[in-house]
Amino acid sequence: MKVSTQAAPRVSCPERAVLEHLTSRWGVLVLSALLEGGRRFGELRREISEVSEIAVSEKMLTQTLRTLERDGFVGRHARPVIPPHVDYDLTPLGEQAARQVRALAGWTEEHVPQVLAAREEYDARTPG
Amino acid sequence: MKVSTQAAPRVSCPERAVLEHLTSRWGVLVLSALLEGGRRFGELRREISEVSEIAVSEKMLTQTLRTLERDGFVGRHARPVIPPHVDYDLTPLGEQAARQVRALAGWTEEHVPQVLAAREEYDARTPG
DNA sequence: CAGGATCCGCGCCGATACTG
DNA sequence: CAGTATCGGCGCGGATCCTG
Repeated sequence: MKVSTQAAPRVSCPERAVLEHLTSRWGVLVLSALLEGGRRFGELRREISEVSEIAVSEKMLTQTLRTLERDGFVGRHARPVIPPHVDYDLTPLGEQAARQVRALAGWTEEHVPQVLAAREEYDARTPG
Repeated sequence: MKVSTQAAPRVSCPERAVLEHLTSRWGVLVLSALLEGGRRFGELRREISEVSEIAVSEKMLTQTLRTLERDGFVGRHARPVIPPHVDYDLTPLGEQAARQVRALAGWTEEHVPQVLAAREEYDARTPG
């Protein structure tokens, strides 16, 4: 049993930790998806796995959502029915954050070709 | 001996890899520093260690700079003198990237207090 | 001064099994 | 359906030593 669930690995300052949560592998995708509206756990999982071409494990999705919820970016709404329904959405703070993240992710996506070209040029020049 | 220097750990798609480079612990600080002008290796090291309150090892700074250089974000200019002088600066592409990263990092920094407050509220409500 | 090489511990994250 | 618990590999990154 661990004392702390998600304490401080190597990230000491809180700013770095928050940035890490926002730009984490699944964090980016979760925020992006939720920017288009609230989603249920399963929907989120399927949608993300579809976009990223790689399946997100339940564990990681849960962990990501918990972290973002704790930071105040994501709201969790469980409805006590059988079977369980849990909806997630962005808080006002989370929506601001998601837009920033989207801006960076969007820019990155657009410029991937340039980066790839730069790498080829670098690799062609460096070993020789 | 490793075959690949910095190949693909778990990041398959290139977009994720680039995002990882840009938002990596030291990547953010390097881009931020270089946004204010070119710097030498040692200056960069001292400046970053000062801002982050945690020293960056030579290894990690080198690795970060190499990765960003290969991606076409950072320019490296070595002058063949004794002792060696190496200047780093942002390429036009890197400057665009750095501004996106700064926007996100700046937003994060400003809202850290709100996040901390959200965490306290979460922690107070969750165990009970 | 700038960095290459190597060792190695710690924590991330995927896989698997189980529950309300 | 939406999680929780546990185990284990492996890669990130810090420490240290060495070089042009």
